[in-house]
Amino acid sequence: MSINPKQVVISILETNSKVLEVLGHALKPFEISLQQFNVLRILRGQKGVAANLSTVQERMVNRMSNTTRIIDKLIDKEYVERSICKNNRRKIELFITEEGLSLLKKVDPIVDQAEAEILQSLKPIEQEELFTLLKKINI
Amino acid sequence: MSINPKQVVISILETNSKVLEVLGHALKPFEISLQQFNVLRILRGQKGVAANLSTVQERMVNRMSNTTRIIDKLIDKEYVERSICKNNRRKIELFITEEGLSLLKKVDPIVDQAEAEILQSLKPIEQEELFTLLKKINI
DNA sequence: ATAGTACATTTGTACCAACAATTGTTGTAA
DNA sequence: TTACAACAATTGTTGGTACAAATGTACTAT
Repeated sequence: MSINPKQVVISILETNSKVLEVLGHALKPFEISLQQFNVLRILRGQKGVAANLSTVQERMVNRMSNTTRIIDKLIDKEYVERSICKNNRRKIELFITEEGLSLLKKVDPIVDQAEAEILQSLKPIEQEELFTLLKKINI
Repeated sequence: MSINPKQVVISILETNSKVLEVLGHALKPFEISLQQFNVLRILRGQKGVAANLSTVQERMVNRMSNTTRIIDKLIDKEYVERSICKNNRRKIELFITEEGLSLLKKVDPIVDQAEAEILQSLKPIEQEELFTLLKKINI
């Protein structure tokens, strides 16, 4: 019997649900959300170069309008520092702190393991196939 | 070059993002959220039989604790009716109204089209492959 | 220099998600 | 009968998502 688009779309939503659940569970002990974790990783990727809000937003999986508030949370926790750009006062400069880096060092292997766990039922070749198919959807 | 789990997981999140965007956009003109739409479809699936909260929750893609509040919204819009079960006063009985049914009749084809649009870059055989792979992840 | 426009971020509002605590109901056991 | 556990739904709280409006800054043309 053939598959209709509705079933495929629902299975995408279900898979996403599972991903969020497993990753959320992995991050829970560190009291950090997936979005906050992603922002931290983006800032680490800057390797010391300041990032501004737009840069961070562009690289986030989910574009959103309130990256400001996520970063507020990270600043509260002292994982991120924010200052105003000297050359262009409209921009802000974001840096990950030492605390932020050391948090990531602890979290990374746990997240890696969670990601592997999510895909455990797929052979490497199947993971590649899945990746290829999803890329086509995302253009 | 080989794919690592992280890339696959990110592509799942991206795909989900796209699905939510396209479906949300399709539902926008009807001023109804995807979750509200799903609850309506579940109630229609009951074919007149009363549903209680737990039944609805079980069938939702995302389990959650505030189905109550989503249903509140649907009741405000007069798409759903709620009453207390006579046999067991702890339970509530949920029904979709005529307005709810006629809304679904309008929305269904638009959502079908949106779902087809999401998968347009995949051939039918690829859609089946994707479905099979995702099912393995969801066990 | 000034007005107008575009840019970068922040804030306001409304809704959804997750978790815990609470309320009210039913059934059961002392 | 009363106390207690289990159940079903609701409410409170915190955090994330999406959209629109507002704020402050920089640039451009006149």
